[in-house]
Amino acid sequence: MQFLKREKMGRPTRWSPTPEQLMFLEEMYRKGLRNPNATQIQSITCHLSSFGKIEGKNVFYWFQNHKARDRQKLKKKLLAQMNQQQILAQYPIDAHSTTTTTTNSNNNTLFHCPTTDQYQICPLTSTTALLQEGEIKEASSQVMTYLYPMDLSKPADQNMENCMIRPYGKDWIVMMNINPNNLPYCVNRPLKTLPLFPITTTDDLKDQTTSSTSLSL
Amino acid sequence: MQFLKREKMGRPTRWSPTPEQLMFLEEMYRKGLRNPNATQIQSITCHLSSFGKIEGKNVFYWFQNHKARDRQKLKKKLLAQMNQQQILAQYPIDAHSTTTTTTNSNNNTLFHCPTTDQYQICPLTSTTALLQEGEIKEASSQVMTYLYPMDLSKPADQNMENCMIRPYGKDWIVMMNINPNNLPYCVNRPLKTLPLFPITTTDDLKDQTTSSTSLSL
DNA sequence: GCAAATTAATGATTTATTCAAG
DNA sequence: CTTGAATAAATCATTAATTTGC
Repeated sequence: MQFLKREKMGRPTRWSPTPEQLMFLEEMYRKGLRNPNATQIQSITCHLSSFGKIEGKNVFYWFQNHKARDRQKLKKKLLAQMNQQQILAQYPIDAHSTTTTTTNSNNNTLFHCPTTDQYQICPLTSTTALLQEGEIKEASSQVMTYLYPMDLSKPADQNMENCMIRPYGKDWIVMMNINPNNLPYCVNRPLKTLPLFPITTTDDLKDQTTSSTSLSL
Repeated sequence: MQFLKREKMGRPTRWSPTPEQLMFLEEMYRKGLRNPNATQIQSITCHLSSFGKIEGKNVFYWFQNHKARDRQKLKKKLLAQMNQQQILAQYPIDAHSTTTTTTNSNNNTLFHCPTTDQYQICPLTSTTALLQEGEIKEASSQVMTYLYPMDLSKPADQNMENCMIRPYGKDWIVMMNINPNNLPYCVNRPLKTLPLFPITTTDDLKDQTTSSTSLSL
């Protein structure tokens, strides 16, 4: 009954994550997941389907969008800092993989490394410089903490032992819906893929939460 | 045996279209297909699988890339023309959907309309002007012919009558490969989806071929 | 309070850019 | 050098927040 309201006469509506789904996705993201492969998407989808209707593409899009908007928010913030006052950073630049740079009036440049997906604030001319003390340093280091969430770099196979489906690179096949109204609800039963992503939070992770939270003030 | 050479010890190699596959894809493209939906991709994939290994994503990527590179080739050519001599065009501009413009030293501007995916050469200041005679006009009209291939706007359902799978908007589900080595060969049998895209060429279409061919010289 | 009207978030597509196989 | 593959950026479109006038 309540579903009918949402669907509005059979027309497809866009997916809207339930609080549980959102919480789980954000947990995955916070742990460092950025570009989930097909297997991971499938597992996540199956898991989250027990909380409500969801498709693989929803998970896929969620990570795409979340990463992109996280990044643009962060970049905006860093640029604002740079424009507010002079920051001298000490982070070396990976010349090979750096592509996008933005320079402000103080000759500070915001580098973006696409391979590691990290930002680096650097003065334009010198490659090494002193790091300024005080508030800016704190904020800056917080940012850096946030920018290196890492982990999850372990091959997906490690976590997928008890999954029926063997991971195989990033191979996808694109399929259409067979059953329009009742999508990949994943049989609506508790799945054995459920424990693949333990949500146990370590102290280390808690710290990251704190920094990222204080950053977003 | 010959497959083993291609696969090089089980490692996946990238898809390479067979001449038949390529011909068919180009035919579809020439007829105006640009963003095939899931159903269309599936049909095309099934059809082409009788000529060799192919996946839905291959078809998907092929159209993405072909459109993009076709466009950039065309744009490059048009810009070169504009820079070579002055062109006065008479095509009105859709102010709402126009986004990208490129202007040369002669104050001619190349507009790109993303919704209709068309290019328009226009002088910067005046909205209407005389169309110059001669070679440029010919080339220009050829381009325009090429840019309005149209058709295919009929709803996909029309062509999908005898297809087992009902089209449903643009809904996708993203699946992973279960069987890495033997992908969606689509059962390797002649399929009834085969006649969905008749390759019968009308005189009208032949004309388009001529213009686009002469354009790409 | 409450619903119409705006605005902000964010899900979904498309396009551009980049990487790398052949 | 061409082009298949993958990712990132830009854009479109719908939903949720919120503002506003009554």
